[in-house]
Amino acid sequence: MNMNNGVNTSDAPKDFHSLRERILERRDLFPKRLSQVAAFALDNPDEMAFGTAASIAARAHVQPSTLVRFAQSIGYAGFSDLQAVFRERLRERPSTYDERLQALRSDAHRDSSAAILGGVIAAAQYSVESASTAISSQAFEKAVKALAAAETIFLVAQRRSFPIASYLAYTFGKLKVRNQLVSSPFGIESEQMAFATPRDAAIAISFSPYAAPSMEHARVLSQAGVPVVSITDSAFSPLVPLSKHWFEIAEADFAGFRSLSASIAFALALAIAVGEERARTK
Amino acid sequence: MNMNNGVNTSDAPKDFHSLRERILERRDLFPKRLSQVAAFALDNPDEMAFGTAASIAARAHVQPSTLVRFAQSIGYAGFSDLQAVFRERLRERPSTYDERLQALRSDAHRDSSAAILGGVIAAAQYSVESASTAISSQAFEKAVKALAAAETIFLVAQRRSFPIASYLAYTFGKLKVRNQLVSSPFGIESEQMAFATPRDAAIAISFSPYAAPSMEHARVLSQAGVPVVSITDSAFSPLVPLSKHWFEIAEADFAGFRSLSASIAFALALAIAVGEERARTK
DNA sequence: TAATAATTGGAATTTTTATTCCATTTCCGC
DNA sequence: GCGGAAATGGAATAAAAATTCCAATTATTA
Repeated sequence: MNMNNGVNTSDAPKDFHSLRERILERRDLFPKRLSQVAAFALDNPDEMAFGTAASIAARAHVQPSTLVRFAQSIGYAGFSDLQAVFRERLRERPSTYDERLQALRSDAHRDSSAAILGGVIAAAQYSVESASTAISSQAFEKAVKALAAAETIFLVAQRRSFPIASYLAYTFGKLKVRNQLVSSPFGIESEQMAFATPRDAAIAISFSPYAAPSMEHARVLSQAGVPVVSITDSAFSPLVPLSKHWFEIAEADFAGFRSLSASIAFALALAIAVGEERARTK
Repeated sequence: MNMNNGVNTSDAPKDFHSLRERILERRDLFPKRLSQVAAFALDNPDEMAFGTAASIAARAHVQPSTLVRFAQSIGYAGFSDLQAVFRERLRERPSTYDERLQALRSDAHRDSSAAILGGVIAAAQYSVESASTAISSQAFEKAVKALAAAETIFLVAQRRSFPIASYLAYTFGKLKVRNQLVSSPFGIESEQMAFATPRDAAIAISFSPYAAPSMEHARVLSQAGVPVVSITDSAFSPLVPLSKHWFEIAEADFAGFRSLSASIAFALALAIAVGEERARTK
């Protein structure tokens, strides 16, 4: 590949995303060593940002001059300009959710679908990050012990929370933890719950606006002496007074839509931990 | 302040956190220009990481040599060593998933439930972050347009992917987008799909190991001329050849369990974008 | 207020780092 | 397998950056 292979300096990508796409679309046009650099660059963007030409070259098993050629083949004047893009990427990473949404709004792709994708993903990232700090390990451990001791775990959820319950049902199933999804197309939920005893346990999931049937199911189980572990979005949730253990998961919203990313991660952790606890104590 | 004011090179802080504390506890001992540098450094850590001695000095209104003196007064050999700490900070920020798991394993809470929670959440964070860079905006826009043009959107998913489909069904419902979850306790999936025409569309979701019924449903729809949008985990997924549009979502795993956090965020974005596109074009 | 020590500015120097250039190798069409 | 073009390695060179050093300034103390 010639240094001036239809590429002039003016069209060098200015931001990381377009650089990435540029590299990907030329993936097969690069000669051997340049492909090597391309792969290394996309796999180790941090290294590209911080390393020196020599250190990066060594780690990518090429010569420093190859890095310069690579940069030039994309349209940059030299390696330094290429590296600047990788540095910008780290610099621009806006820390807070608000800043990121702000950035999306001011962007060129105003009301494009891409903006929605970016916004929802930013909200999800923010939610998961919040969850990582908000949940108390002690509370989690206690809830896990309670659930691990149960004979059958009843799963209560409707509407928006239902995907989480179905995911729990699937995961518990794989872990051989007996469970019962309290939900049926036949309206036999009451009959399903009639088998519950205080030696069982329940996981109830509900977010505002709290679905009436979920509340009703949680109340029935709670009154039957079944310990209830709740996943909800506020300390004032009507689930809280019915619960022995409860967790608040605050999902960020985008344009009024709340993601489930943090809740579903939490649910998975809960299921795995219960499975582990069973394996350990049995 | 003397260059060797009770400070020797060996006790220079190795990580950003202790550097920060060191600077704060000496806040009042620094002479004028060095205080200036201290304040600038803590206020602009990114600048400290990326800038050159000259550029940082200019922005902090001091001489480059002052930066070197500042670094030495804290115990570093020179400015470069100080800067290395600021760079490490950025490098470690979204510390890679592997490192984080490593940290969890070596932690005090070995095989406690809290470690599982931390690990799963780390995996979720990593997955969502990957998704934010991996998905092409153009592909997303195209898929949205295709789905927005459909009369009915068929949703195909089984087992682990089912929660995503049920979430899509719920969200599309709220957005008044007609949809049909191809799944039934009565085994009438074929009959459900019999109504599909090329003016409809489908979303198929399947991750390795690809559930046979999902593949079969996707095949039937595809052969009926229904445009299929797939969400899967590899370019080699059997869904890909059946799809008009496809997206690869790489979920990180923890102890062999894959989260759904990124997929569910993507699904939500897709649903909202389709709703928006409809609102715009109708 | 004079003497001394600490601090600072800025140019000179050294070190590090990127880039260029050219000889050698590899690839490709014939 | 031959000839030319493209690609590569690596040393030589240029550029950039950090560091040092010393004179000038500013604080400190008697």
